[in-house]
Amino acid sequence: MSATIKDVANLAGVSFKTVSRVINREPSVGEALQTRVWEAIKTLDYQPNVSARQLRGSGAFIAFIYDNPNSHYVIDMQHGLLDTCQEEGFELLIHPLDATAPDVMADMDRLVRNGHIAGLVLTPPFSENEALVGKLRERDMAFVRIRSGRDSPEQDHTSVMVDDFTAALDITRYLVELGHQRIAFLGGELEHGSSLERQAGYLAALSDAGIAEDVSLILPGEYNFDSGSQRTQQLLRLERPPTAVFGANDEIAAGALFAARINHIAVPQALSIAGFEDSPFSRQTWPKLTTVHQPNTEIARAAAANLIHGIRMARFGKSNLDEPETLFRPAVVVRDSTCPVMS
Amino acid sequence: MSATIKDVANLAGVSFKTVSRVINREPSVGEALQTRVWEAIKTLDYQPNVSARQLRGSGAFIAFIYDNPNSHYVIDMQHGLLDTCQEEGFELLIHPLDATAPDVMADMDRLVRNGHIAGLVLTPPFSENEALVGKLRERDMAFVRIRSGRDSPEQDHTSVMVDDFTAALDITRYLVELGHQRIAFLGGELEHGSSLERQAGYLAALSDAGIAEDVSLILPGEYNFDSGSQRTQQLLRLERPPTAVFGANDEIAAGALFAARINHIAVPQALSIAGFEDSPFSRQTWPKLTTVHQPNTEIARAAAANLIHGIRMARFGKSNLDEPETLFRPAVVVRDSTCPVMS
DNA sequence: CACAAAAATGACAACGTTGTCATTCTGGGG
DNA sequence: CCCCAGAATGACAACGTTGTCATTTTTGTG
Repeated sequence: MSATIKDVANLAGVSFKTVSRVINREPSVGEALQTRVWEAIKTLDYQPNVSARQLRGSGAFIAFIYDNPNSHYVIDMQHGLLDTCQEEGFELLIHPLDATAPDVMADMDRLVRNGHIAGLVLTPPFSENEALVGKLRERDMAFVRIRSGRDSPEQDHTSVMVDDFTAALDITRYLVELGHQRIAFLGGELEHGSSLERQAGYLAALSDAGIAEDVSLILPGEYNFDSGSQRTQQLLRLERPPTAVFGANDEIAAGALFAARINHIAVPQALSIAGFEDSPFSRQTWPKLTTVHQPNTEIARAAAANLIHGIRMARFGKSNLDEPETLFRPAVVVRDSTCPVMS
Repeated sequence: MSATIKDVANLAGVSFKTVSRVINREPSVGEALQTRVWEAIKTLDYQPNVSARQLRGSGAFIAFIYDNPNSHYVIDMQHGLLDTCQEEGFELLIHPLDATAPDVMADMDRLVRNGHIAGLVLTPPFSENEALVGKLRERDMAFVRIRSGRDSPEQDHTSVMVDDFTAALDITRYLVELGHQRIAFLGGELEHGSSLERQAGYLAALSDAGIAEDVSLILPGEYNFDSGSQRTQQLLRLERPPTAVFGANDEIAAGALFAARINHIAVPQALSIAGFEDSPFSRQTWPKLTTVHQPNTEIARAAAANLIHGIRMARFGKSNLDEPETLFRPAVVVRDSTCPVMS
């Protein structure tokens, strides 16, 4: 069996409470003792029992809350969170939740009350639900939100922002530089901040280039393959169809690719298609998708670091973590689904 | 603060130990009491404290061990496990591990010794690592293996089998029925039992149909897109190329599709392509992939049920779970990437 | 109907840690 | 040299649950 705090205490010749103090870096332990205790800890390869600390103490679990059908997104996030949690001595609990269920709040409440959970990692749409965030604040629950935004409020570690606006601007600008004037935008669900930001970036790039906005080319919809495919078919029936399509995520873009294919439209020669996110499958389509790389694993790592930082600040007034990153800007990745306009 | 087991006991008018028994589905509680207790639990919205259970008990955590780059597979498994764990009152811990690391065993050891873990869910390649399984048996660690196999040893709840052999046989037979005689097989890693089984099924179907095995059409490789693509290019350079390709998973098949495309080979007219697994992206290729549907979420649910069944049998000598399913046979899903041979 | 065996229920300790408070040291001022 | 304040250390309860074993109730048998 694994060594306990008492084994360490015996070996160091002190009371187990003193060991507890050393582990928790409480200020009132003499230096000589500290050294003895750390040595004993090392000798026995002692690791504090998470559950026991949890029980009496204030929590060592972090819950990952999501409602997202995109496996790649979830897995990448999860792996990033797992990385940081493991380094910092927290355990990760996975909590997929139905964002549309009437009792989301109750569900969340139960989570918070129940398990001595130290903090929550919220992804969209939860991270954009202000009512929910308000409730969490009221309950003094630590959390971090991963969401869309252009900059991060100073000293606020409760949000990790992804600059969808600038990324969308960048990729749209890239299409403009290829000579495209009629560029369609296929958005995601309107409730998603990310879709709004991406659309805003798209519009900003057009406006920068002096291209007038054409409402027939801006179609709202859903973040999935079928929605992308249907809307692209609709675009292709237009009197003056677009020469480029920017899908607000890779699935939409893959749908666009599919629609072009069944309509015998050559991609990219007759229609350039760009995506957003750089999912693995953007490299497995034909042609391979030009897209914007969103570093989900790193974003998640940073989110966990921010959360843990916040938890430590609240508990001890200080944190041993460096100020973690809070703003990410996805970068354009050019592949084969885009080319200069031919006309 | 959240209700505790004692609050529930008071409300139901029983000892708190009885409530504990009810929560843990121990077999020896009278029906009347069970009902009373469940009602009280519901009334108070009681949630057991995970840490406390963990501390004293023999573990309420189940660890999901995997090393698999396929997000869809992992997520589907995870959701299935989560379902059953939640129903049965266990928490799921996610443990991606590097199967090729030299210290896998040590890693596993730490998990088992340290964390009061009740059981392990092993997916390939861990589930096929007999040395590891032996070690776990030695340590009396409960586990369930999800793996490839044609039937399940009777009364053994430590394996959930997926009948890759018969599924591969079915889909190969389907290709044969379409008139294909030259059918290539693109396998996965040789260490994976699933690849061997799928190849065996493929060979059995050929043999049933009286088609001679052609070694130039059977190419070992990896379970990924690039490997599928490269091998297909190789096949297309053959003097007598195949009229159909069976990829041992959907990624390989997607790679085959890609290779056909860049070589201007029409799919399915000039080349039929079949996959295996029915990942979401098999519906997002063009043409959509004919494949074999592997019900990963259900398999995972069954695996968790079997594991928990085993844990309860070991703890209490019986289990309230019905004998869970232990054998799954994936079924052919015909889509657009296959058609009768034209020649 | 008596009695044993089995099933159901309960009382209480124990898990490994942190919080609280008590006790023991140390050093400086009188 | 004594006393006291403050720092360092320790003893012990408490957290919410499950394991163990004792006790009560039910069931089955002759």
